[in-house]
Amino acid sequence: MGKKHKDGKKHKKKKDQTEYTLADLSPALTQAARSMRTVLSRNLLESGLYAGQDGVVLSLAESDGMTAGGLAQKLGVKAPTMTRTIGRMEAQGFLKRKPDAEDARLTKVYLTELGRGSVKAIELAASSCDKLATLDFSEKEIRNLVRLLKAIDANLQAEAVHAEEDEED
Amino acid sequence: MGKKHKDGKKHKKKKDQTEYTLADLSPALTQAARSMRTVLSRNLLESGLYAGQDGVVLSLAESDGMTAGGLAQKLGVKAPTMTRTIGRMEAQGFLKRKPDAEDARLTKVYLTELGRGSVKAIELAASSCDKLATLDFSEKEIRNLVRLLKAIDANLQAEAVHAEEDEED
DNA sequence: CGGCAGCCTTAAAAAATTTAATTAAAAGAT
DNA sequence: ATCTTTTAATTAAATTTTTTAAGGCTGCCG
Repeated sequence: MGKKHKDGKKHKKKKDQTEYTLADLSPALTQAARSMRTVLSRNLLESGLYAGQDGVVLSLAESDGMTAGGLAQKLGVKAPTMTRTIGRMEAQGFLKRKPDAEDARLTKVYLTELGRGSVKAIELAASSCDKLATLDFSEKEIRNLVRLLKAIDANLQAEAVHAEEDEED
Repeated sequence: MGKKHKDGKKHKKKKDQTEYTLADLSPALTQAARSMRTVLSRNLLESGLYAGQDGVVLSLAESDGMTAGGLAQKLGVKAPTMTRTIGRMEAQGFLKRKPDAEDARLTKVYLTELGRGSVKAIELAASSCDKLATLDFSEKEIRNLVRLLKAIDANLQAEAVHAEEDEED
C-alpha cells in the first residue's frame, strides 16, 4: 500500500498579510465570540458561576435593583430565560428578588454579599480571558476594538427591533 | 432615520468619548456576536439554511472535500455535532458525503449544485448583515476589526487546546 | 367596579450540544 | 501474516438550554 505522509498540513499560516474584507466579519466575529465564551466559562467555573450568569452580576454591579425584564432586554435573552437564570442564581445565593414597593408587578433584583463578592472574581476571570485574547494588542487597538463592537451591536439591535415590529400579526 | 447629530448634553458625566477598557471586551464581543447571529439567522432563513450551516457551506466553498473532522475543528464544534449538521444538510441537498478513496475512515464532504448555489445567497445574507453592522465604519476600521477578531480567536484557541490536554485524567 | 394591559413566572415543548459507546479501517507490533 | 492499538465517524443517551404558550397578579382607566 502507499505510504501516507501527513506532514505539512498542520498550519496554513501563510495568510499573514491577508486583505480581510467585510465578508470576513461575521465568521470572524462568531468564531472569536465562541472561543471567548469557551475560555471564559472555564474561568468562571471556579467562582461557581455558569455561562450567562456573569452578565447578570456585572449588570447589577453597575446598577443594582434592575428589573427582571430590564436584565433580559439588556442581555438579549427572552423573559423566561432570564427568570430561570435569576432563579438559579438566587438559589446559589448570588442575588435576591424583591418586589418593587411602588409597582408590585415589577421584580427587582439585588446582589447579595456573595454576589457582590463574586464581582471581583468575574472581573478577574474576564480580565484573564481578555488579556489572553489580546496578548499582542496595543491599548489603542483594544479601545478601538471595543468601540467598534459596541457600534456593531447598536447598529444591529436597531434593525432587530425594527424586525420585531414586523412580527406583529 | 438615524441620528445625525449626537450632542449628548444629558446630565450624564459620560460623554461620547467613553473610555472603554479591556474589561469591556468580553461583554461587548458576546453582545455583538449575539446580535449578529440573530440578524444573520433571519437573513439565512430565506435560503433554507439554519444557524450553523452557513459556516459549513462557506468552508467547503473555500476548500471542497474537507473531512467531517476537519470541518468540526475549523468551526469549533464537537464531532457528533458536525455529524448531525452534515446529515441534515445532506438531506436538504446542500452537500453530499463521499468516503475517501485512500483512507476509508475519512468522510469527505462536497458541495452539491444546490450547495454551491447557496454560497452566493449566504454571502449576500452575511454581506447585508455585515453592512448593516458597519454602516458608519471606514474600510480601514473594518479591516482592522477583522484582523483583531482573528487574532483573538487564534490567541484563545491556543489556550483552549492547551487546556484540553489538561483534561486528560 | 370591571375590563384591559403590562410584567413576571410556570409549564410544556423543542433544539442543540456533550459524553459515552460502537463500528470500521489503517498503522504498528509480534 | 495476524493481532493489537489507534484514528475517524457515527449512533445513542442524557444533560442542558431556549422558545412558545398559558397563567396569575397588579396597576390603570373607563
